[in-house]
Amino acid sequence: MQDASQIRMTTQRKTILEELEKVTSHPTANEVYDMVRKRLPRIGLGTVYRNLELMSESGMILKLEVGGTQKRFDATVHPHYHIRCISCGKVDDIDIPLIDNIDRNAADLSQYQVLGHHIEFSGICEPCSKSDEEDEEEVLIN
Amino acid sequence: MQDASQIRMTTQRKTILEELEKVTSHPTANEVYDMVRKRLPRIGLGTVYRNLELMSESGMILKLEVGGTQKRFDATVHPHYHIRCISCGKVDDIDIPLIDNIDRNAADLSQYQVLGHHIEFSGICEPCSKSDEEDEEEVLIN
DNA sequence: TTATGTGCAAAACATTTGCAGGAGT
DNA sequence: ACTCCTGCAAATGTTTTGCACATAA
Repeated sequence: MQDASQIRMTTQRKTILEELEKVTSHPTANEVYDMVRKRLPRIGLGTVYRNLELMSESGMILKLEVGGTQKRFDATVHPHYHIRCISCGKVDDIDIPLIDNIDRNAADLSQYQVLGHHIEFSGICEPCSKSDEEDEEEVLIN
Repeated sequence: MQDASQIRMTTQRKTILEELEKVTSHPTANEVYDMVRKRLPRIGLGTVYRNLELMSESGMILKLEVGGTQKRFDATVHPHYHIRCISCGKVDDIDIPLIDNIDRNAADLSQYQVLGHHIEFSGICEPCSKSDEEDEEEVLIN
């Protein structure tokens, strides 16, 4: 892991971190880019990617390797689980207690040095389940 | 979900499924392509992608949305958990018992209609932990 | 002052898609 | 026959990278 104390606090990095702390929505790199660009219109997408990567390596933020096509980022660094809507791709926190004995369990059953685990629930979020009902109506109408 | 009985059994699909059943390594689409190409040299990568997608929608195979940049595929369709090597990206099965009460737990704590969950352990596989030691030696030598 | 970081653009990857011809049922 | 499927190639979407210039410490 990167040593956070060696990372220069540039305007770009500070802004990315501040914007990420403002939201609970686990934005993608491109969404972070859009948020940050309102304050720093000349920032490059490459800079956003480089910094999200660097900050996640140093433990300042969390990189979520959830399902879907894009990585997502989270300023909440303490371990917690997530739920993803299979319809719209949105990711929310799920605050159930951590299962703390399971890593040892996995270590006993594998040849791996186990470092941790992540649970991803999948489901349908409320807005999507409503628009699904509308879709069904549309089907009936047509 | 697609109805499996309506899917035509083409040579390409049969071969993809057979090759996937031969291995336990959770190959990526490109790895499946390489495996199948030995038997069907003219198959296209697009066909492999289309069929892996179709077969996972119909429940014939499992699409693993694990960490890393690529999706992985598994002919073992019963629910089970996985462990991924953060060094080489390899994915193995972990045969710990399923946690069957946790979905209700998540449903109570969220606005989602919960459909299921997946646990992904992360760790370092045995071959990688050995080559890491070699790397450390190299650092000392240089 | 100097190692690091940035903006920009191009490259690299992973995946999807349009289309004309081919094959399963 | 009549769909559905395939190979091919081009397009799309995401992430990484090379380089000349800028800037935090």
